[in-house]
Amino acid sequence: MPALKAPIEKPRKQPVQARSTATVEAILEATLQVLVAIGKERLTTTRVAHRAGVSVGTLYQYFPNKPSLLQATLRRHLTAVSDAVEATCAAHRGQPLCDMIAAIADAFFRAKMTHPAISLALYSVSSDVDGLRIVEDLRIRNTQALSEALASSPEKLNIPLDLAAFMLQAAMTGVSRRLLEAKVPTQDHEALRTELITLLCAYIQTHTNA
Amino acid sequence: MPALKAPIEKPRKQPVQARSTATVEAILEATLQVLVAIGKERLTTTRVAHRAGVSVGTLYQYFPNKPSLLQATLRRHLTAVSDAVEATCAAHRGQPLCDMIAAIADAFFRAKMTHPAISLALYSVSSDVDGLRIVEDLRIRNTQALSEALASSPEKLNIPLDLAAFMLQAAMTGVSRRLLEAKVPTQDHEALRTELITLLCAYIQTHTNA
DNA sequence: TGTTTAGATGAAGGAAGCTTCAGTTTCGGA
DNA sequence: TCCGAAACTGAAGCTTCCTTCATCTAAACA
Repeated sequence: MPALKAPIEKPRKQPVQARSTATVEAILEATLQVLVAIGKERLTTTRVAHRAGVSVGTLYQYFPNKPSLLQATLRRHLTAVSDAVEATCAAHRGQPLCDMIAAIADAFFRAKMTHPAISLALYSVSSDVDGLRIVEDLRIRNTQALSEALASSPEKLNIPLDLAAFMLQAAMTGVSRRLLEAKVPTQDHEALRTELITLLCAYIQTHTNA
Repeated sequence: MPALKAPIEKPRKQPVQARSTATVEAILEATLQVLVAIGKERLTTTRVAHRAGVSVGTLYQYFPNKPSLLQATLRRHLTAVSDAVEATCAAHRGQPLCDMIAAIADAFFRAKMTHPAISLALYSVSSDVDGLRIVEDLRIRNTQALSEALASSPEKLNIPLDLAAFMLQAAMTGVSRRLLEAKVPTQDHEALRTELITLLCAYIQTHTNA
């Protein structure tokens, strides 16, 4: 990985025709595949292009450099996770806290665990200085949505909502990440998902005024 | 970062004289400093050597390649954190669960948060394929110690101890990592540390047979 | 059908930085 | 004091791979 002084996302050609839209899509998909297959360290732009069935030159028409390619791939994946969580937050407004949290944790867990290898491979990308920015942006939006969901519940919390949201999200990501990094077999995921919900609900209930 | 096919830790010269022991120490320290200052992407072996006040050649007498250097640095730091946690586990055997957990969380938190920049910088190293091995090794040992501590308490849990230990550790690392990555100001750490303990105790108490 | 624009190609330039090794200096013991 | 071993040096070789650009092909449109 080269260093990055200049802004990462220099403007490049935007896909106009259907053909090029498909190309961009193929490149992003190929990036993910190569990442999962051989890891960030051995991922080269040539390899990605080859896998996508295009030439390197084509790749560089849509992505100004290698980091921007990885960034875009990361953003695409995280946005999907984020959207799933936000949708669930919106769908469960006004419900009892525990039900709401269970649903949200469930959505998050599902989004992360459906393709463990992908989530795992992307961790190495998100640790980059530039990757962190994306991660943080989305997490902030997510915490926000979670906060609002908590506010909509009839039960009231005796701590700031954003603090509660922060803790809940930190716990969720902590558990899922540990699960992935420890390569816990899929059959055990269900038990851990349940435990996660227990954990979150236990926490939130200690902050509920009876 | 170059790819790594061969085993990472090829044997190299072991320090014999006091002089070289100091050199190795200086190199590891320099690695950490460079890492914090400019990040993994821009860290070069030459730069590290220069910062350590030695030549590159010297560096390569003790570390077979760049990844092994980063690995050693990571291991050194994580071992310290791990040791702190294990010592606390041992010191609080037989105590009530909540006291024990509070002490452990405290030790972990303190170890991680004393030098936020260092912990943060090392995350990028630990995401490497080879870094993950170290992280996992230590976490397993840690979970083990935590498990045993839980077992020593007079209060009994109604779930497997290793499951509880897994969850506790996942939550701890999740919260502290989020704290660091979100660059939460130091003055807010205390409040979050308290919340973390609340979270952990709430969880463990739902699994305590009254 | 001819022209213009979008899209694609891939060999080659070039920069970066890891690693080596032949030579030099320092240390410790006899 | 002297010698062998340990430690240190740093210029340069070498590899890897990112990125460009001159050129070619396909599509849209009049």
